[in-house]
Amino acid sequence: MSRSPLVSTPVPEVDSVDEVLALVRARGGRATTARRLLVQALFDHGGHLSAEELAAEVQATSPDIHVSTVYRNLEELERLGVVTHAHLGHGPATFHLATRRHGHLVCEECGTTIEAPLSLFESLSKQASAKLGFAVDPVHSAVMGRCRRCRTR
Amino acid sequence: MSRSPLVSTPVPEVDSVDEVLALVRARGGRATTARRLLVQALFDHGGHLSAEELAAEVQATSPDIHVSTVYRNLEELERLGVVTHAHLGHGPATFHLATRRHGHLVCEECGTTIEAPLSLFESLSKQASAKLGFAVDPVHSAVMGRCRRCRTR
DNA sequence: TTCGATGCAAATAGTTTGCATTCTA
DNA sequence: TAGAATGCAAACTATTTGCATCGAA
Repeated sequence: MSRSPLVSTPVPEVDSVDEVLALVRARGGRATTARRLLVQALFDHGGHLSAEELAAEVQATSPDIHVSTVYRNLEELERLGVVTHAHLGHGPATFHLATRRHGHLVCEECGTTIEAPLSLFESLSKQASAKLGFAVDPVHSAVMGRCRRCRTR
Repeated sequence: MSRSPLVSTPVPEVDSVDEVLALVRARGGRATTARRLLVQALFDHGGHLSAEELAAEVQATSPDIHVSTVYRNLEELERLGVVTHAHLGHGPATFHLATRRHGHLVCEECGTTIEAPLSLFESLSKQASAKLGFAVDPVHSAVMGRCRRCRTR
């Protein structure tokens, strides 16, 4: 039995801000205010926050933390495997904790993002792997379409 | 039997540059040099060309056709249903003729785009529709992952 | 000869980078 | 106090828009 592409990326077990910061320190990094607030924001809001929105969140407490700092920290947290981003069609990338693994369905009409359980991607993953040798990563993906409300409207 | 979301968008039957331009004229539009060259480029290269690349293509013949003109024309052709675009992760959007309907698999590592037959998306479409009321549009979607070469490398 | 289309420049959104300064460990 | 991280400004990429001019019908 081969390893499923659905579980190909091992995600560190982190359930709290402090655990993430411990991970950061273990790598030689430092626990700064910006870092702590960013991680807190990621824990507070489940997902689908853009860098800009996360910056706003963080700035509510610490007004002069810059967006570029948020970007740099998100990059770092992604390297640590704590954070994941997804590109959702037109708009900016969105970020969430890597533990909250799900796919993304994005409505072309109203822009709403729906979290999709990974099970929806199973058949696609199997076929893509078998026929094309391609290992699907549903977490980074955005599947466009039309949401229920916009369909019936 | 309900209408499948996979065939929800009717695509005009256009097999040549002139047919597209006729469509444009029928709508009160004009057959300009820029338009003709752009449509030609779309017919020549199957797909996955960004606006920038299409501009370069067109500029090989007519050097001072501007990118903004290409964007405006792509928008217009999309309104006519002749052209489709897809967002492929990080990079720019890519455009192709709407008759060439396919999904997109994008390698996160090397950036290669693979055309995927719509059949791969059938199970995902059915489940998304049944469970979430969401009509998947595989043509506009990019599914991220890892291609065969990068996996085995 | 009209009005749709173009060229150009400038605006915009999202993201990245260089550099001097600050602050954690 | 060394070096990691930050703030700020500026660069960069992809795309859109305003406006005067041009050209297809």
